[in-house]
Amino acid sequence: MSGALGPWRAFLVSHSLVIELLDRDLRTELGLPLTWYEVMLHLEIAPDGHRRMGDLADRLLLSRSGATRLIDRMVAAGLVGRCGSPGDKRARLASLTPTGRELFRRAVPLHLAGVERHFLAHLKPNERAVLEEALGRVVAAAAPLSGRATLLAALDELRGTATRTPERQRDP
Amino acid sequence: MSGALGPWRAFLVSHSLVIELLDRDLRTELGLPLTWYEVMLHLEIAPDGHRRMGDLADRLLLSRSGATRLIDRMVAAGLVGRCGSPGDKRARLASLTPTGRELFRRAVPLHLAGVERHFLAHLKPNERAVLEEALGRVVAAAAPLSGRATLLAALDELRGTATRTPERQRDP
DNA sequence: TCGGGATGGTTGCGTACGCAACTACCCAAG
DNA sequence: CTTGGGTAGTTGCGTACGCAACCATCCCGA
Repeated sequence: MSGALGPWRAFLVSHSLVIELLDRDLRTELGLPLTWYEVMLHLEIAPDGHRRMGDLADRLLLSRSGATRLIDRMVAAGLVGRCGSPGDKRARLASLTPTGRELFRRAVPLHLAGVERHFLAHLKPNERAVLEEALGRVVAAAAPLSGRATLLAALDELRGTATRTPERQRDP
Repeated sequence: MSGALGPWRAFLVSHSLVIELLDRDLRTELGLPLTWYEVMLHLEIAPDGHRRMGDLADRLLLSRSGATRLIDRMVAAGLVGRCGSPGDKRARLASLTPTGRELFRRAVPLHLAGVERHFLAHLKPNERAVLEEALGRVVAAAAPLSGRATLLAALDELRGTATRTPERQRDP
């Protein structure tokens, strides 16, 4: 029972504050909730531009019902389309509409600037490395307990991606 | 536009996972949501055992209305009492009931063990220091933009506290 | 002492999420 | 086949939160 909760409290509070700021920025500039940005990111970096609902839920750290209704809203807003999967008739594939892709294209630089300004700018290079590695271990330990199958693989896919809008699309 | 989002993604995912685990532990053991634990913590470490609603909202990183209704639920559960402030008739003071204090006393070791197991255990000593300092800078930069007056002071109060249940109460 | 702006808190309303139950579908064993 | 257990997704229901409007109180300046 070591008593040094300092790192933990800093972790808690910084997360809450930064998320709040990023969401506010994206909303006021583009009317876009941070959650929606995350969805678009995971759809955009998908090899074929679409993902199954459960896959999305895992990557977004959401329940399946949560993912369903989140996508519902984005479909209603015209940003996402949803169609059945050819192979598995149970699965449904979500993908960005042209409108959604265009909005995402505009959102990326804004969001990256926000992450830079509100988070990364305050970390020295070696601190960034420490955070990535140490928190990576935390994730590796927690992920199995969380029953999310594809989570660790999903993180790897995000390693170098999302730093610029990928124009290239794997030939479909 | 530096492109290294690795630390940021690790930060996001680790937070979500660890919070989920801590909440699950506390719920299954004591039927206690993590949010309620946070409330009790901030009430317990208050100099006179009570806090004004707005003060609580700032410390919990909640909106005023959110704090009001959170306390509503805890009052209904018999864990918190709420009474008017002698000095300022607008203010209301929330404080733990004996039941609440007893439940908190049982929750503390559980929660601390959880933080240790799911978070701190994966950080080397020097990494803990880096996290606390670097994320502390993030908080210091974000707090003013967030319109929460007493936040930074509140964090300082938590620096060494909460490592054990404080039996001692400042003479009231 | 008497406005009038600021502050503290609660309430109406809308949004967002999780759990459990349900339907539809897949697949393997017999 | 066909039958049964497992999987993918959605829906009903309850919970939790933020914003804006609101009332009560405080406090400062004329």
